[in-house]
Amino acid sequence: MVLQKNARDIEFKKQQIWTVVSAIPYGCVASYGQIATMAGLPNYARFVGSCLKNLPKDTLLPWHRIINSQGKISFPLDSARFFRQKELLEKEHVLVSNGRVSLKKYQWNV
DNA sequence: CCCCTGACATCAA
DNA sequence: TTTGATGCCAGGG
Repeated sequence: MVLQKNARDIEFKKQQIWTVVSAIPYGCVASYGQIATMAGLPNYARFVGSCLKNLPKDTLLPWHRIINSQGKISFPLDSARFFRQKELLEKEHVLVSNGRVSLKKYQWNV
């Protein structure tokens, strides 16, 4: 993929990321870097985060299934965002203890 | 144009 | 295993 730097391509990249994120199955988790790579955008892990941060509160995207490369939630343990993500994960039977998720990453069939 | 920041990743020590 | 330095990319000042 040709990586240019104009607004149109940025939008395209966001769509790629959203597509991949929405494809994460129920009860599974993936890392930012993995999402970026699967979207055809290696090294865009950071960009994945910046895309998710301004999602509407009622978004349908399963953003809570995205964690960092250490298998942990990327929020301070005492933050409201952290609890929201943890709650959504546990609703899918994914346990979270001390920020760590009870699942291995990359755990679904593509 | 430079510098800093951020829901990150990777590697060396 | 944990920590600090580097690399990464887009945005904002």
